[in-house]
Amino acid sequence: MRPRDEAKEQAIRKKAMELIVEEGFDGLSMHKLARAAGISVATIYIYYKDREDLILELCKEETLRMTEATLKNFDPSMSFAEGMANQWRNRSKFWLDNPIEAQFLERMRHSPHHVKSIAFLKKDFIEAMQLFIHNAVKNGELTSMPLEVFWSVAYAPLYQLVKFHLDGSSLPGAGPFKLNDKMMKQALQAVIKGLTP
Amino acid sequence: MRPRDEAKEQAIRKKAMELIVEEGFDGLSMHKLARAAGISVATIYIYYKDREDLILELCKEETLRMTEATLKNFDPSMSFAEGMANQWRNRSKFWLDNPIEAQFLERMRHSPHHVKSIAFLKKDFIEAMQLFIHNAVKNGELTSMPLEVFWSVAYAPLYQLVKFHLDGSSLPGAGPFKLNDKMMKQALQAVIKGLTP
DNA sequence: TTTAAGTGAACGAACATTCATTTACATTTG
DNA sequence: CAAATGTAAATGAATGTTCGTTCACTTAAA
Repeated sequence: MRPRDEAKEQAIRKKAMELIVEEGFDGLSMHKLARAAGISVATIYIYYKDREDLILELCKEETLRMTEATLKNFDPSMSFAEGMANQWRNRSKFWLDNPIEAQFLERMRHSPHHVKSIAFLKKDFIEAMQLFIHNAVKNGELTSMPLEVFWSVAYAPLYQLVKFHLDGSSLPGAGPFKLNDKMMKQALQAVIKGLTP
Repeated sequence: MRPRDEAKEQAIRKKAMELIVEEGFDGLSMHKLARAAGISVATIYIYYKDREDLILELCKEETLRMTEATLKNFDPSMSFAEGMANQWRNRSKFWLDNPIEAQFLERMRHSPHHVKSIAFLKKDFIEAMQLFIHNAVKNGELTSMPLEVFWSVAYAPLYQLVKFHLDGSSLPGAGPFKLNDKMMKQALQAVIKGLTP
Protein backbone atom coordinates (compact mmCIF):
# COMPACT_ATOMS: atom_id res chain seq x y z
CA MET A 1 0.00 0.00 0.00
CA ARG A 2 1.19 3.43 -0.89
CA PRO A 3 1.51 5.76 2.12
CA ARG A 4 0.07 9.27 2.26
CA ASP A 5 2.38 12.12 1.46
CA GLU A 6 2.28 14.28 4.59
CA ALA A 7 3.87 17.15 2.71
CA LYS A 8 0.91 17.24 0.33
CA GLU A 9 -1.65 17.47 3.10
CA GLN A 10 0.40 20.20 4.74
CA ALA A 11 0.62 22.10 1.46
CA ILE A 12 -3.15 21.92 1.04
CA ARG A 13 -3.77 23.27 4.54
CA LYS A 14 -1.20 26.02 4.31
CA LYS A 15 -2.22 27.24 0.86
CA ALA A 16 -5.92 27.07 1.69
CA MET A 17 -5.44 29.38 4.66
CA GLU A 18 -3.23 31.69 2.63
CA LEU A 19 -5.84 31.94 -0.11
CA ILE A 20 -8.62 32.66 2.39
CA VAL A 21 -6.57 35.32 4.15
CA GLU A 22 -5.38 36.99 0.96
CA GLU A 23 -8.48 36.70 -1.22
CA GLY A 24 -11.33 35.87 1.14
CA PHE A 25 -13.55 32.81 1.04
CA ASP A 26 -14.51 33.47 -2.58
CA GLY A 27 -10.80 33.28 -3.38
CA LEU A 28 -10.67 29.67 -2.28
CA SER A 29 -11.58 27.47 -5.23
CA MET A 30 -10.58 23.84 -5.33
CA HIS A 31 -8.83 24.24 -8.70
CA LYS A 32 -6.88 27.28 -7.55
CA LEU A 33 -5.95 25.54 -4.33
CA ALA A 34 -4.72 22.47 -6.20
CA ARG A 35 -2.62 24.60 -8.52
CA ALA A 36 -1.18 26.57 -5.56
CA ALA A 37 -0.35 23.40 -3.65
CA GLY A 38 1.16 21.73 -6.72
CA ILE A 39 -1.19 18.75 -6.73
CA SER A 40 -4.23 17.47 -8.61
CA VAL A 41 -7.74 18.65 -7.74
CA ALA A 42 -8.86 15.12 -7.05
CA THR A 43 -6.18 14.67 -4.41
CA ILE A 44 -7.89 17.20 -2.17
CA TYR A 45 -10.95 14.96 -2.14
CA ILE A 46 -8.87 12.09 -0.75
CA TYR A 47 -8.23 14.15 2.36
CA TYR A 48 -11.50 16.09 2.60
CA LYS A 49 -15.09 15.23 1.77
CA ASP A 50 -15.79 18.55 0.08
CA ARG A 51 -15.00 22.26 0.24
CA GLU A 52 -17.05 22.84 3.37
CA ASP A 53 -15.37 19.91 5.12
CA LEU A 54 -11.94 21.30 4.24
CA ILE A 55 -12.75 24.69 5.73
CA LEU A 56 -14.23 23.24 8.92
CA GLU A 57 -11.35 20.80 9.42
CA LEU A 58 -8.88 23.65 9.08
CA CYS A 59 -10.86 25.62 11.61
CA LYS A 60 -11.05 22.72 14.01
CA GLU A 61 -7.31 22.06 14.01
CA GLU A 62 -6.27 25.71 14.20
CA THR A 63 -8.74 26.41 16.98
CA LEU A 64 -7.17 23.58 18.96
CA ARG A 65 -3.65 24.89 18.35
CA MET A 66 -4.79 28.37 19.34
CA THR A 67 -6.42 27.35 22.59
CA GLU A 68 -3.41 25.22 23.53
CA ALA A 69 -1.10 28.17 22.98
CA THR A 70 -3.49 30.35 24.98
CA LEU A 71 -3.41 28.06 27.99
CA LYS A 72 0.40 27.88 28.15
CA ASN A 73 1.60 28.53 31.71
CA PHE A 74 -1.89 29.71 32.57
CA ASP A 75 -3.51 28.77 35.85
CA PRO A 76 -7.01 29.96 36.82
CA SER A 77 -5.78 30.48 40.37
CA MET A 78 -3.28 33.11 39.27
CA SER A 79 -3.80 36.63 40.56
CA PHE A 80 -5.91 38.73 38.21
CA ALA A 81 -3.02 40.92 37.05
CA GLU A 82 -0.77 37.91 36.52
CA GLY A 83 -3.45 35.99 34.65
CA MET A 84 -4.27 38.92 32.38
CA ALA A 85 -0.59 39.44 31.61
CA ASN A 86 -0.28 35.76 30.76
CA GLN A 87 -3.34 35.84 28.50
CA TRP A 88 -2.26 38.94 26.66
CA ARG A 89 1.19 37.44 26.16
CA ASN A 90 -0.09 34.05 25.01
CA ARG A 91 -2.73 35.43 22.70
CA SER A 92 -0.55 38.09 21.06
CA LYS A 93 2.31 35.62 20.71
CA PHE A 94 0.07 33.16 18.88
CA TRP A 95 -1.05 35.89 16.49
CA LEU A 96 2.41 37.18 15.78
CA ASP A 97 3.96 33.71 15.47
CA ASN A 98 1.11 32.40 13.29
CA PRO A 99 -0.29 35.36 11.37
CA ILE A 100 -1.83 33.28 8.57
CA GLU A 101 -3.51 30.82 10.91
CA ALA A 102 -4.72 33.56 13.28
CA GLN A 103 -6.07 35.70 10.47
CA PHE A 104 -7.78 32.65 9.02
CA LEU A 105 -9.51 32.06 12.37
CA GLU A 106 -10.50 35.73 12.46
CA ARG A 107 -12.01 35.41 8.97
CA MET A 108 -14.03 32.48 10.26
CA ARG A 109 -15.19 34.46 13.27
CA HIS A 110 -16.54 37.18 10.96
CA SER A 111 -18.18 34.90 8.44
CA PRO A 112 -21.37 32.86 8.29
CA HIS A 113 -19.26 29.90 9.50
CA HIS A 114 -18.92 31.64 12.84
CA VAL A 115 -21.41 29.51 14.77
CA LYS A 116 -19.74 26.28 13.70
CA SER A 117 -16.34 27.81 14.42
CA ILE A 118 -16.92 28.65 18.08
CA ALA A 119 -18.28 25.17 18.65
CA PHE A 120 -14.72 23.88 18.28
CA LEU A 121 -13.66 25.56 21.52
CA LYS A 122 -12.94 22.81 24.02
CA LYS A 123 -14.86 22.70 27.27
CA ASP A 124 -11.73 22.74 29.42
CA PHE A 125 -10.58 25.95 27.78
CA ILE A 126 -13.87 27.69 28.48
CA GLU A 127 -13.98 26.38 32.02
CA ALA A 128 -10.46 27.58 32.77
CA MET A 129 -11.41 31.07 31.57
CA GLN A 130 -14.61 31.10 33.61
CA LEU A 131 -12.85 29.84 36.72
CA PHE A 132 -10.22 32.54 36.36
CA ILE A 133 -12.72 35.40 36.38
CA HIS A 134 -14.76 33.72 39.10
CA ASN A 135 -11.67 33.59 41.33
CA ALA A 136 -10.73 37.16 40.52
CA VAL A 137 -14.19 38.42 41.48
CA LYS A 138 -14.10 36.38 44.69
CA ASN A 139 -10.72 37.89 45.59
CA GLY A 140 -11.97 41.42 44.98
CA GLU A 141 -9.56 41.89 42.07
CA LEU A 142 -12.25 42.11 39.39
CA THR A 143 -15.58 43.91 39.27
CA SER A 144 -18.46 41.46 38.96
CA MET A 145 -19.95 41.57 35.47
CA PRO A 146 -21.42 39.31 32.78
CA LEU A 147 -18.93 37.11 30.97
CA GLU A 148 -19.56 38.94 27.71
CA VAL A 149 -18.83 42.33 29.20
CA PHE A 150 -15.63 41.03 30.74
CA TRP A 151 -14.49 39.39 27.52
CA SER A 152 -15.21 42.50 25.48
CA VAL A 153 -13.30 44.84 27.75
CA ALA A 154 -10.48 42.41 28.53
CA TYR A 155 -9.58 41.00 25.13
CA ALA A 156 -11.24 42.90 22.29
CA PRO A 157 -8.64 45.73 22.59
CA LEU A 158 -5.84 43.19 22.25
CA TYR A 159 -7.24 41.67 19.07
CA GLN A 160 -7.89 45.11 17.62
CA LEU A 161 -4.31 46.18 18.31
CA VAL A 162 -2.91 43.06 16.69
CA LYS A 163 -5.21 43.57 13.71
CA PHE A 164 -3.92 47.13 13.29
CA HIS A 165 -0.41 45.68 13.40
CA LEU A 166 -0.98 42.97 10.80
CA ASP A 167 -2.91 45.38 8.58
CA GLY A 168 0.06 47.72 8.96
CA SER A 169 -2.22 50.71 9.38
CA SER A 170 -5.25 51.97 11.25
CA LEU A 171 -6.90 55.05 9.75
CA PRO A 172 -6.16 56.77 6.47
CA GLY A 173 -4.05 59.76 7.34
CA ALA A 174 -2.39 58.05 10.27
CA GLY A 175 0.98 56.70 9.17
CA PRO A 176 1.97 53.04 8.94
CA PHE A 177 1.48 51.24 12.24
CA LYS A 178 3.83 48.87 14.02
CA LEU A 179 2.80 47.48 17.35
CA ASN A 180 5.48 47.44 20.06
CA ASP A 181 5.80 46.17 23.57
CA LYS A 182 5.23 49.53 25.16
CA MET A 183 1.85 50.00 23.45
CA MET A 184 0.80 46.50 24.42
CA LYS A 185 1.74 47.14 28.05
CA GLN A 186 -0.08 50.47 28.02
CA ALA A 187 -3.25 48.93 26.65
CA LEU A 188 -3.12 46.02 29.08
CA GLN A 189 -2.59 48.40 31.97
CA ALA A 190 -5.62 50.45 30.93
CA VAL A 191 -7.75 47.33 30.62
CA ILE A 192 -6.73 46.00 34.04
CA LYS A 193 -7.36 49.37 35.60
CA GLY A 194 -10.81 49.54 34.06
CA LEU A 195 -11.77 46.08 35.28
CA THR A 196 -10.43 46.44 38.81
CA PRO A 197 -12.96 47.53 41.50
CA MET B 1 -37.00 59.47 -21.30
CA ARG B 2 -37.94 56.78 -18.84
CA PRO B 3 -36.90 57.56 -15.24
CA ARG B 4 -35.01 55.17 -13.00
CA ASP B 5 -37.04 53.10 -10.62
CA GLU B 6 -35.64 54.06 -7.21
CA ALA B 7 -37.29 51.05 -5.62
CA LYS B 8 -35.25 48.76 -7.85
CA GLU B 9 -31.95 50.31 -6.89
CA GLN B 10 -32.93 50.12 -3.23
CA ALA B 11 -33.88 46.46 -3.61
CA ILE B 12 -30.49 45.71 -5.16
CA ARG B 13 -28.64 47.43 -2.32
CA LYS B 14 -30.70 45.89 0.43
CA LYS B 15 -30.63 42.36 -0.94
CA ALA B 16 -26.92 42.55 -1.74
CA MET B 17 -26.09 43.44 1.84
CA GLU B 18 -28.43 40.76 3.14
CA LEU B 19 -26.78 38.13 0.97
CA ILE B 20 -23.31 39.17 2.08
CA VAL B 21 -24.27 39.15 5.75
CA GLU B 22 -26.11 35.85 5.57
CA GLU B 23 -23.92 33.89 3.17
CA GLY B 24 -20.65 35.79 2.98
CA PHE B 25 -19.07 37.32 -0.10
CA ASP B 26 -19.19 34.01 -1.95
CA GLY B 27 -22.94 34.07 -1.39
CA LEU B 28 -23.28 37.21 -3.47
CA SER B 29 -23.66 36.20 -7.09
CA MET B 30 -25.19 38.52 -9.64
CA HIS B 31 -27.79 35.97 -10.70
CA LYS B 32 -28.81 35.21 -7.13
CA LEU B 33 -28.96 38.91 -6.33
CA ALA B 34 -31.18 39.60 -9.36
CA ARG B 35 -33.53 36.79 -8.38
CA ALA B 36 -33.67 38.01 -4.76
CA ALA B 37 -34.34 41.60 -5.85
CA GLY B 38 -36.94 40.55 -8.40
CA ILE B 39 -35.21 42.08 -11.40
CA SER B 40 -33.16 41.02 -14.39
CA VAL B 41 -29.41 40.42 -14.06
CA ALA B 42 -28.70 42.99 -16.70
CA THR B 43 -30.46 45.69 -14.71
CA ILE B 44 -27.77 45.53 -12.04
CA TYR B 45 -25.25 46.53 -14.69
CA ILE B 46 -27.19 49.71 -15.42
CA TYR B 47 -26.49 50.89 -11.89
CA TYR B 48 -23.07 49.34 -11.30
CA LYS B 49 -20.09 48.71 -13.54
CA ASP B 50 -19.45 45.24 -12.20
CA ARG B 51 -19.59 43.14 -9.04
CA GLU B 52 -16.60 44.84 -7.45
CA ASP B 53 -18.07 48.28 -8.18
CA LEU B 54 -21.36 47.24 -6.56
CA ILE B 55 -19.61 46.13 -3.38
CA LEU B 56 -17.47 49.25 -3.14
CA GLU B 57 -20.39 51.60 -3.82
CA LEU B 58 -22.39 49.92 -1.08
CA CYS B 59 -19.44 50.30 1.25
CA LYS B 60 -18.96 53.94 0.34
CA GLU B 61 -22.58 54.91 0.99
CA GLU B 62 -22.93 52.91 4.19
CA THR B 63 -19.65 54.24 5.53
CA LEU B 64 -20.95 57.75 4.97
CA ARG B 65 -24.24 56.99 6.70
CA MET B 66 -22.36 55.39 9.58
CA THR B 67 -19.99 58.30 10.12
CA GLU B 68 -22.84 60.78 9.95
CA ALA B 69 -24.73 58.86 12.61
CA THR B 70 -21.56 58.68 14.67
CA LEU B 71 -21.05 62.42 14.64
CA LYS B 72 -24.62 63.22 15.76
CA ASN B 73 -24.56 65.73 18.62
CA PHE B 74 -20.85 65.13 18.95
CA ASP B 75 -18.46 67.98 19.58
CA PRO B 76 -14.69 67.47 19.96
CA SER B 77 -14.69 70.04 22.74
CA MET B 78 -16.96 67.93 24.92
CA SER B 79 -15.55 66.63 28.17
CA PHE B 80 -13.97 63.21 27.81
CA ALA B 81 -16.71 61.38 29.72
CA GLU B 82 -19.44 63.20 27.80
CA GLY B 83 -17.78 62.55 24.44
CA MET B 84 -17.26 58.88 25.16
CA ALA B 85 -20.88 58.51 26.25
CA ASN B 86 -21.98 60.22 23.05
CA GLN B 87 -19.80 57.97 20.90
CA TRP B 88 -20.90 54.76 22.56
CA ARG B 89 -24.53 55.85 22.19
CA ASN B 90 -24.19 56.89 18.56
CA ARG B 91 -22.22 53.86 17.49
CA SER B 92 -24.36 51.28 19.29
CA LYS B 93 -27.53 52.98 18.05
CA PHE B 94 -26.34 52.77 14.45
CA TRP B 95 -25.61 49.07 14.84
CA LEU B 96 -28.89 48.24 16.51
CA ASP B 97 -30.97 50.39 14.14
CA ASN B 98 -29.15 49.13 11.04
CA PRO B 99 -27.98 45.60 11.79
CA ILE B 100 -27.69 44.52 8.15
CA GLU B 101 -25.77 47.60 7.08
CA ALA B 102 -23.50 47.53 10.14
CA GLN B 103 -22.75 43.85 9.77
CA PHE B 104 -22.06 44.37 6.09
CA LEU B 105 -19.50 47.03 7.01
CA GLU B 106 -17.98 44.67 9.58
CA ARG B 107 -17.68 41.98 6.88
CA MET B 108 -15.84 44.52 4.73
CA ARG B 109 -13.50 45.38 7.61
CA HIS B 110 -12.55 41.72 7.96
CA SER B 111 -12.13 40.97 4.27
CA PRO B 112 -9.49 41.67 1.66
CA HIS B 113 -11.54 44.77 0.72
CA HIS B 114 -10.58 46.27 4.06
CA VAL B 115 -7.97 48.70 2.76
CA LYS B 116 -10.37 50.16 0.20
CA SER B 117 -13.10 50.27 2.82
CA ILE B 118 -11.29 52.44 5.36
CA ALA B 119 -10.37 54.86 2.60
CA PHE B 120 -14.03 55.91 2.50
CA LEU B 121 -13.77 57.50 5.94
CA LYS B 122 -14.10 61.23 5.46
CA LYS B 123 -11.32 63.51 6.61
CA ASP B 124 -13.59 65.61 8.82
CA PHE B 125 -14.70 62.51 10.69
CA ILE B 126 -11.13 61.46 11.43
CA GLU B 127 -10.14 64.99 12.38
CA ALA B 128 -13.03 65.33 14.81
CA MET B 129 -11.99 62.09 16.51
CA GLN B 130 -8.37 63.16 16.70
CA LEU B 131 -9.24 66.60 18.04
CA PHE B 132 -11.43 65.02 20.70
CA ILE B 133 -8.65 62.87 22.14
CA HIS B 134 -6.15 65.72 21.77
CA ASN B 135 -8.39 67.96 23.88
CA ALA B 136 -8.98 65.24 26.44
CA VAL B 137 -5.24 64.67 26.87
CA LYS B 138 -4.65 68.40 27.14
CA ASN B 139 -7.31 68.67 29.86
CA GLY B 140 -5.80 65.81 31.82
CA GLU B 141 -8.88 63.64 31.27
CA LEU B 142 -7.16 61.04 29.11
CA THR B 143 -3.78 59.35 29.42
CA SER B 144 -1.53 60.20 26.47
CA MET B 145 -1.19 57.23 24.14
CA PRO B 146 -0.96 56.37 20.43
CA LEU B 147 -4.21 56.74 18.49
CA GLU B 148 -4.33 52.99 17.86
CA VAL B 149 -4.04 52.13 21.54
CA PHE B 150 -6.79 54.58 22.37
CA TRP B 151 -9.07 53.32 19.63
CA SER B 152 -8.57 49.69 20.65
CA VAL B 153 -9.32 50.28 24.33
CA ALA B 154 -12.09 52.80 23.77
CA TYR B 155 -14.20 51.22 21.02
CA ALA B 156 -13.22 47.60 20.38
CA PRO B 157 -15.14 46.46 23.50
CA LEU B 158 -18.26 48.19 22.23
CA TYR B 159 -18.13 46.50 18.83
CA GLN B 160 -17.46 43.14 20.46
CA LEU B 161 -20.46 43.55 22.75
CA VAL B 162 -22.74 44.45 19.87
CA LYS B 163 -21.41 41.51 17.89
CA PHE B 164 -22.21 39.16 20.77
CA HIS B 165 -25.69 40.68 20.79
CA LEU B 166 -26.35 40.29 17.07
CA ASP B 167 -24.87 36.79 17.08
CA GLY B 168 -27.18 36.07 19.99
CA SER B 169 -24.46 34.18 21.82
CA SER B 170 -20.85 34.37 22.93
CA LEU B 171 -19.31 31.04 23.92
CA PRO B 172 -20.78 27.56 23.60
CA GLY B 173 -22.03 26.67 27.06
CA ALA B 174 -22.93 30.23 27.89
CA GLY B 175 -26.64 30.75 27.28
CA PRO B 176 -28.20 33.03 24.64
CA PHE B 177 -27.02 36.59 24.97
CA LYS B 178 -29.03 39.79 24.88
CA LEU B 179 -27.25 43.07 25.37
CA ASN B 180 -28.94 45.55 27.70
CA ASP B 181 -28.36 49.08 28.79
CA LYS B 182 -26.84 48.13 32.10
CA MET B 183 -24.12 46.02 30.45
CA MET B 184 -23.34 48.78 28.01
CA LYS B 185 -23.02 51.30 30.82
CA GLN B 186 -20.82 48.94 32.81
CA ALA B 187 -18.49 48.38 29.88
CA LEU B 188 -18.30 52.07 29.07
CA GLN B 189 -17.56 52.88 32.68
CA ALA B 190 -14.72 50.34 32.75
CA VAL B 191 -13.27 51.74 29.53
CA ILE B 192 -13.39 55.34 30.75
CA LYS B 193 -11.82 54.35 34.03
CA GLY B 194 -9.00 52.54 32.24
CA LEU B 195 -8.25 55.49 29.97
CA THR B 196 -8.40 58.19 32.65
CA PRO B 197 -5.03 59.20 34.23
C1' DT C 1 -40.96 60.42 -31.33
C1' DT C 2 -36.95 59.98 -28.64
C1' DT C 3 -34.22 58.00 -25.12
C1' DA C 4 -32.72 55.66 -21.37
C1' DA C 5 -34.59 51.90 -18.33
C1' DG C 6 -35.25 47.36 -18.26
C1' DT C 7 -35.16 42.60 -20.06
C1' DG C 8 -34.20 37.31 -21.14
C1' DA C 9 -31.27 34.74 -23.61
C1' DA C 10 -26.72 33.69 -24.55
C1' DC C 11 -21.49 33.75 -23.95
C1' DG C 12 -17.22 31.59 -22.41
C1' DA C 13 -14.83 30.93 -18.09
C1' DA C 14 -14.52 29.00 -13.77
C1' DC C 15 -16.69 26.31 -10.46
C1' DA C 16 -17.23 21.72 -7.30
C1' DT C 17 -17.14 17.14 -7.77
C1' DT C 18 -16.50 12.43 -9.92
C1' DC C 19 -14.24 8.69 -12.32
C1' DA C 20 -11.39 5.59 -14.95
C1' DT C 21 -6.69 5.08 -14.90
C1' DT C 22 -1.90 5.18 -13.39
C1' DT C 23 1.65 5.25 -9.80
C1' DA C 24 4.41 3.97 -5.86
C1' DC C 25 5.05 1.57 -2.04
C1' DA C 26 4.35 -2.52 1.48
C1' DT C 27 3.73 -7.09 1.50
C1' DT C 28 3.86 -11.69 -0.20
C1' DT C 29 5.82 -15.16 -2.91
C1' DG C 30 9.41 -18.02 -5.18
C1' DC D 1 17.14 -11.64 -2.15
C1' DA D 2 14.34 -10.34 -6.08
C1' DA D 3 10.22 -10.55 -8.54
C1' DA D 4 5.20 -10.53 -8.39
C1' DT D 5 1.08 -8.87 -6.28
C1' DG D 6 -2.26 -5.99 -3.80
C1' DT D 7 -3.83 -1.56 -2.47
C1' DA D 8 -4.57 2.96 -1.48
C1' DA D 9 -2.54 7.37 -3.15
C1' DA D 10 -2.52 10.29 -6.83
C1' DT D 11 -3.91 11.90 -11.21
C1' DG D 12 -5.94 14.49 -15.60
C1' DA D 13 -9.81 14.53 -18.05
C1' DA D 14 -14.62 15.00 -18.02
C1' DT D 15 -19.34 16.23 -16.00
C1' DG D 16 -22.89 19.33 -15.31
C1' DT D 17 -23.63 23.66 -12.96
C1' DT D 18 -23.13 28.33 -11.85
C1' DC D 19 -20.53 32.31 -12.47
C1' DG D 20 -19.89 37.42 -14.34
C1' DT D 21 -20.85 39.95 -18.13
C1' DT D 22 -22.83 41.34 -22.70
C1' DC D 23 -26.22 42.18 -26.25
C1' DA D 24 -30.11 42.60 -29.25
C1' DC D 25 -34.41 43.75 -28.08
C1' DT D 26 -38.74 45.67 -25.67
C1' DT D 27 -40.95 49.01 -22.61
C1' DA D 28 -42.43 53.28 -20.65
C1' DA D 29 -42.30 57.86 -19.76
C1' DA D 30 -40.66 62.64 -21.02
